Amino acid sequence: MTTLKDLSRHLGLSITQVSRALNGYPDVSKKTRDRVMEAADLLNYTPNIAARNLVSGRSGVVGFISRNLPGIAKNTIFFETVTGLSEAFSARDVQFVLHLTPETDTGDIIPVYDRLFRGGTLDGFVLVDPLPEDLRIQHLLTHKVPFVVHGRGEMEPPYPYVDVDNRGLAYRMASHLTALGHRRIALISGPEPLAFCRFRLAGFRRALAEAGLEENPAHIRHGFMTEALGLTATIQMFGDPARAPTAIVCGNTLVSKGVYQALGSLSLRVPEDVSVIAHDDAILAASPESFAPALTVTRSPLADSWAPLADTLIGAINRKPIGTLQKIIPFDFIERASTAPPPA
Amino acid sequence: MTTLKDLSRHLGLSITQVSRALNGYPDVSKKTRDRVMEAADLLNYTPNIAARNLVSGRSGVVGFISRNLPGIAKNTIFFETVTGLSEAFSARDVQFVLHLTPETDTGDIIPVYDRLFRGGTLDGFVLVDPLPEDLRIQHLLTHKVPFVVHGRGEMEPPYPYVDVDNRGLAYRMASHLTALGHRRIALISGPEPLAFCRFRLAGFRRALAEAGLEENPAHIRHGFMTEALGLTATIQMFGDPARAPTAIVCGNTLVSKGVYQALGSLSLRVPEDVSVIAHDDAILAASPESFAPALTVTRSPLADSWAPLADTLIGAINRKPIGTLQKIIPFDFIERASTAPPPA
DNA sequence: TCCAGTTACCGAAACGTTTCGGATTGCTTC
DNA sequence: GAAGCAATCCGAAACGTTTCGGTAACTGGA
Repeated sequence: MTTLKDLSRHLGLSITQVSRALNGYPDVSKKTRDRVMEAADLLNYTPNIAARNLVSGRSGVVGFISRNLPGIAKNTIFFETVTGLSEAFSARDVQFVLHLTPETDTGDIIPVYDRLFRGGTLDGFVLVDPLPEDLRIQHLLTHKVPFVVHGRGEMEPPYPYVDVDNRGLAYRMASHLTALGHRRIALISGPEPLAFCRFRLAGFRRALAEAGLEENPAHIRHGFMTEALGLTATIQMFGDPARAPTAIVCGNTLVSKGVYQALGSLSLRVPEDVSVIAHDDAILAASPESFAPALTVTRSPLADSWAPLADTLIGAINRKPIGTLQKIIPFDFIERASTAPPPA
Repeated sequence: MTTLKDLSRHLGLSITQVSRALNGYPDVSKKTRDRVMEAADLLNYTPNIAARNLVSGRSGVVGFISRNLPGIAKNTIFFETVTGLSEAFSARDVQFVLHLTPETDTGDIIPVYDRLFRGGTLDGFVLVDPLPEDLRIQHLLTHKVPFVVHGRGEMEPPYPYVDVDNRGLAYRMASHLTALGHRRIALISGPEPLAFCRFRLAGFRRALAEAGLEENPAHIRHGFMTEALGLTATIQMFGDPARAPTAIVCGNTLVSKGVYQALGSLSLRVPEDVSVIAHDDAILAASPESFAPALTVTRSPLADSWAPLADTLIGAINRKPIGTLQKIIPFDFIERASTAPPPA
């Protein structure tokens, strides 16, 4: 291992000046900078990061903490998140560690964050799936630990986050349907306590309210967004055909796949009898083009979040002002063949 | 952040003695050790790992490097590996970082290992899916970088590995069939260049040779171990019924699922017409009990490898002798209903 | 000639820990 | 009363980097 001392001896310069040359300080002449660079290259110099960490008080490592739940290996979204973040941080020369606690460990997860932050093992954290009042967020905020949240909880006090525009896309989907003349619109969304569902529900409600429509609780369903949810929810909503919806807003394309199946088995046509619209996060197997008829969607690839998340966390670690650390990922609206005016 | 200096001041002891008390050195009296522990607890002391790393020359971080290939999110085995290793290392207070290079980056992967090891970013690596002559292994060996391999390549010179007993289990499966009287036995295994397939093939061959059987190249198939492989390979092997096998050894249970399907569509019964046997790594959706008839298997859960892999890598980092760093995971043989003597 | 300003450089401290070599005490033993 | 020995303790160096506060040499203007 070559060190700065080796380089300085080899060049007849002080350690200080070599360090400053390598780090691009202005008070180094062009000539010596070139000499230093060349020598560093020749002697194969790599800065020792432990030493750098010691003086900077940073570790250059960020973490993602989760419990190792049984089904975790089948959770494609989780995996996509891990690989996406991993690649994004690698590209920024930050180490990304996945910290899984055993599923048998039923204790509180907050001490894990504490233990890893104190002593400087980790510089910050990525959190996903926040609850509206998330204890982890409360805790990290009060202890001034840098973090970034994928998706938002309640917003007071403000904290760093990156989120798809959940309120906006739900509003867009629902208002597209109201504009077509629908008056009974259903929503099949994700697990109720999660913040992103709250936001989507809020956007959905605003569109209904603006169109002067009453909300029907029987037409709102929450649950894990799978094909099965779409299928069972649809079947149930059409139990009483007189009160059944004429349009369905789906949390993702997988849900709408189940909806298509249910409608097919009820001999109802899309879009003549029922319009279907979904949000496409471009991550699941169910691609909206593959539907017959092709699915109208709002589109916002989850994969667009990884780079902003990495940048935001790095910003939070460097104590950038909060204003620069809150990002909303925009969405596209893509009208295809699954939406039409309601039957007469 | 409380430091050793704070503690020593608070206790009226030297930094040295506090450090030694905390680290369990023998030349500290019981009384002061207790006092130190209590104070450390009181002042919420956590050692600064950057400082510790600087003096120890370690980083406490190990890595797993892979290219972020398109299908990676659907690769359950990869994901199971990542989560399993992550949990195993977390439990040992070692940081585990997943390092994914962009799929667009087509360059050689070896410099990535170099860059991360030099400068002390990472202490060692976990490698999976070794080739028989693996360049990564060659390179890490010559540069004395600690690593552990899951599965083995060629064994000279020896290096640290953890592996299921591939040769043994293939031998066990095949010799079970020869003992039953089968004389035409097929093998449907994994990608040919991978080391584990070579070992399985060797075990398979030995069993055949011991039974005095000729090997039929048409009865040996390699490929990605999916249902589709089992299905197509079986259909092809039964193209000429006179030369068709009477028993099939499958690389995993997913393959045997395809084999069952093919045999069903050929109106052949298991085990009366054809015996089927597989290796069960207890990781895929296809559980051997769920087969009809239930599948005879050798069983060796992949999940049993994570803890030994972590221990072995940590041993390699601590320069333990090579003899303690090579582990073979044993397997069980579970006879169920899918194997019987060949038809008369 | 003197002074101020710029440019290029350097010494030393600091980050928090581990560890080497030695120092101090109190007790036994001859 | 000195020597030997174990039990405790401590000072200081070391790990490799960044950075603060300075110094020296040179420039140009008055």
